[in-house]
Amino acid sequence: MDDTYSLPKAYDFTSVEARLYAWWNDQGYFAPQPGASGKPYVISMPPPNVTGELHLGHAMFVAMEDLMIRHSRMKGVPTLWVPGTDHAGIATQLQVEKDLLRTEEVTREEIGREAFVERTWAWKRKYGGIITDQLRRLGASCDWSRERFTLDEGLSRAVREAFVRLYEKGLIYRGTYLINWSPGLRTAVSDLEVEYSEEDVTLYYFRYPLKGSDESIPVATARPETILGDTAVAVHPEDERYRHLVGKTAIVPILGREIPVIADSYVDREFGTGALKITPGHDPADYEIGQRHGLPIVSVLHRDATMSDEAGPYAGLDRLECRQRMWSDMESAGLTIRTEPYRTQIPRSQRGGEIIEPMVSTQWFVRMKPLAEPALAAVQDGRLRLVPDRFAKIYTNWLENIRDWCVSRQLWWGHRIPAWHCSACGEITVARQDPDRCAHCGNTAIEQDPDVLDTWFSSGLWPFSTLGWPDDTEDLRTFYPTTMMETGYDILFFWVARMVMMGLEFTGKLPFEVVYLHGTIRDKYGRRMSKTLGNGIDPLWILDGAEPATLPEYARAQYPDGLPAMGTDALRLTLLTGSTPGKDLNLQLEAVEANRNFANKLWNAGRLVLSAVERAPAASEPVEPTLADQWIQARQRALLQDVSRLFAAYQYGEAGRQIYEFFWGEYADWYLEVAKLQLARGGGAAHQTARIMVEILDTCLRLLHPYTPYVTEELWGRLRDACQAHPAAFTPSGGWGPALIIARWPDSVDPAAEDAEVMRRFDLVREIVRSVRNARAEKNVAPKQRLPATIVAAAETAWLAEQGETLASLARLDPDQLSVEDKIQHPPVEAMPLTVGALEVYLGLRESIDAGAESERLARQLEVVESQIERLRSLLAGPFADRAPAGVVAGERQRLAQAEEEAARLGSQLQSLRET
RNA sequence: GGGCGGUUAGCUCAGUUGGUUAGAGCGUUGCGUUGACAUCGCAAAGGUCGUAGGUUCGAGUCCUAUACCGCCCACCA
Repeated sequence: MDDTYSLPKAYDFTSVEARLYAWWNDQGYFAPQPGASGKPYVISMPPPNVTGELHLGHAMFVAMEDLMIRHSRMKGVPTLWVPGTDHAGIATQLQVEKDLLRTEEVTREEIGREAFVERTWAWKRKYGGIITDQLRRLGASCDWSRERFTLDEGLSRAVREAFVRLYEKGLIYRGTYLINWSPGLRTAVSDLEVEYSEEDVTLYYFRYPLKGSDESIPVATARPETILGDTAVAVHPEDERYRHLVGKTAIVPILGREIPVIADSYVDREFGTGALKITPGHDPADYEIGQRHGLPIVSVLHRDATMSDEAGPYAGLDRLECRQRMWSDMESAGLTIRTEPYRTQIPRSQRGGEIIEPMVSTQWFVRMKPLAEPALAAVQDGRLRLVPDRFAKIYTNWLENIRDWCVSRQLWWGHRIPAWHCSACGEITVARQDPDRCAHCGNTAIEQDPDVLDTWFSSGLWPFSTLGWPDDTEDLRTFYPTTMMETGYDILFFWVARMVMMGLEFTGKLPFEVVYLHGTIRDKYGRRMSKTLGNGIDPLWILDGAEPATLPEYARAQYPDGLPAMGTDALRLTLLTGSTPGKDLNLQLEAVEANRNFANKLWNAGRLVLSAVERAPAASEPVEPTLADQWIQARQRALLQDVSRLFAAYQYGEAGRQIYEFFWGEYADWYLEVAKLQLARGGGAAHQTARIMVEILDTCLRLLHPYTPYVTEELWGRLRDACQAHPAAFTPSGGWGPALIIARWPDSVDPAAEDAEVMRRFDLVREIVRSVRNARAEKNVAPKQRLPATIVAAAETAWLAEQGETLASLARLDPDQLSVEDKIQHPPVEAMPLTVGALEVYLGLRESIDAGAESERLARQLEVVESQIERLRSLLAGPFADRAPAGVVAGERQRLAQAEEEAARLGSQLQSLRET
């Protein structure tokens, strides 16, 4: 064996990834395969925003979905993954506005709507491709010929169709209500886009003066500026303190406006002063009370959150400044009581974090209850499955309490609402085609509503709009409904629930069968990755490496010389095997390194197998499979069963970990080591060994392909070529083909009858080897030194005698001084006795044994075994024996027998040691 | 206020239906460079599975309570 290996010693992913991706794509493997038949497997990719920043969340969904897609494709099922991008209204508009301000120092208002939208399209054309290129780098095997963008003509048509249908059904309405207003963005946002953060504020206590009375009502508020918009003071109807005041008139401080004192049982008598000021124009609870009592609404805020004319002397001030001024003016007027620190929930914008102001405004809404009901039923009766299923409860809870969805946004970037206002009759015309006159009065003085739709409105149509809906296209008929919706649990309400509702409404079908929710990727300390924290890890750093300066503090401490490039496979394997469904993942860069090492291990095992194939003799006389051969095949059968079961249960991470362990811990560490010996025998033995090496490696590559597509494809091609070049044309049971990406997925097979016995025997071999290695390490025996040994094997002698060469090689024993006996008269002098289950191994050490130390070691071992015996005896003496299943009891009996035998051997070894 | 998740080795985490001695990666310790791989090999140390009860022949796994951490939902000013 002195010829050289043609492959480099280390796997170099940089020379592989781009080439293979382009090749797969060019070969058309990403599109549904022409030969495939059966029910298609389809995933709609969650469209990333065109804002173009790749983050680990993208890497996560690509890894998960590509795994599912590649697995399905290998199963021979027609498989389609539809990619695309989202226009992401607010996010993109903000980016372009910022860019505009920076480069040309103009605002969007200054350049006007048309120019701004054009500018945003240009921006999208320029940057929209970046994100898809990065998805390609992650190995996403999606069908790019079907790529879509939410503002495409086709999808825009779908949006308009959906809007019109809902409007015609009365499920979309326009109205004036209290909504969440984002003053900085100058747009309404939905309830979901508001996040509440607990903050320290001040609670202000003051007196509400009453008209024609010296009495006043004490009231507490966190927002004194809203006093200006009060239209009532409310008390609890049964509150003795205030009951007599109900029906009286209160005077709004500073403004002197007269408002009623009302009774409403919403008021909590225990809280604050037990009296509540009512500002229907700026507080959701007050709004509802106002509705109940028919109170007028006073809006004291402008759209930019400065005070309106209703604020009288404070008009034009910012609300926070107004708060201060107002309070000090009230102090001067003697109306204040006191202030105290207070902790409460402040509504903030999900995007940007500014304070959201509840305001009354005219907006478009989707009536949700009728849409929610069928979506709710689908999960409750099990037609739609959520993984992990605990999310079903969260989903249900949300849908049961759903409120109408404010879908209009005062933005420019997005789907313009297809509604036209007539200036003649004031009516609204909603139409699929742009109308040229009012549908009600025929007047041509109509103008389109300036608002655009919430980005999530178009996202809700994604699974079918991307396939051609509302047209009855071939794709829609073939690939809809889709199969799997894989996404982060953080957008369960934003996206998943809305797709379910819209899908049922517009297509009458559930848009997918299963929702698989993955977790959030966090830093190694479990913190959310964020720009402000500066703890984010860019996936591209992991793929390509990164200079120390670009890394966050904690990563730089760990990698002072910078992060090494580790490749796509390493990142994907980390994300896939490091996570369980629905759970957040704290990303450790060391884990990525470990997985890069795994790819390298694969590569090198591949090199060994390749060389074995290259050198394998052409077929000769048939040879019996060895114990190791049988063992690795038995183990593989067990693995295939487990993997099959785990995939069926969506336990992709656990499946990956098991394949990893099998490949490294069993195939590479044990089988390949034995295989080297068998290869050295030459002839039929070498031939057969090479064949089995190929068979198992081939299976591993297939199983691993969805996890680490690049290294597996690269190796598999080389393996195939080498095997086909061999005179015997080694062929794995799955057969060869043009590419691993379309090779057959290994099916689960039943274990053979003798598998259990084979595994037991080889496990015993491994135990013997480990014991000897352990003893050698303990005694500091030079690695090269071959030791004599006698194995006393009783019942196991017959088959174990055949393992001499294997044992000798793995445990570095001297094959010429190795014997396997069924019993022994006198233990060899100067031999170290080892007990391996029911076996004894006498290991000949050149140096004489330190009897004292040996006795101690044996005594310690004996102690462990004896305590085990004691435990087992009492267990078997108790009710266990007749209550537990027979098989389990028998197992424990056998264990006890073994332990007793082992104790006996240890005892006699101790005895003889003391005698010498 | 309601709901959910977590608590397992120094760190980050697995552990599928209850059943031998609870696993992995990283880290730690010792040994090792001739043929797959130092991105490696061999060996070792390290765990009362948050706490308290309960069910069971048997509990990391099921039930109840509880502590701490995190998340989601919710109109107490």
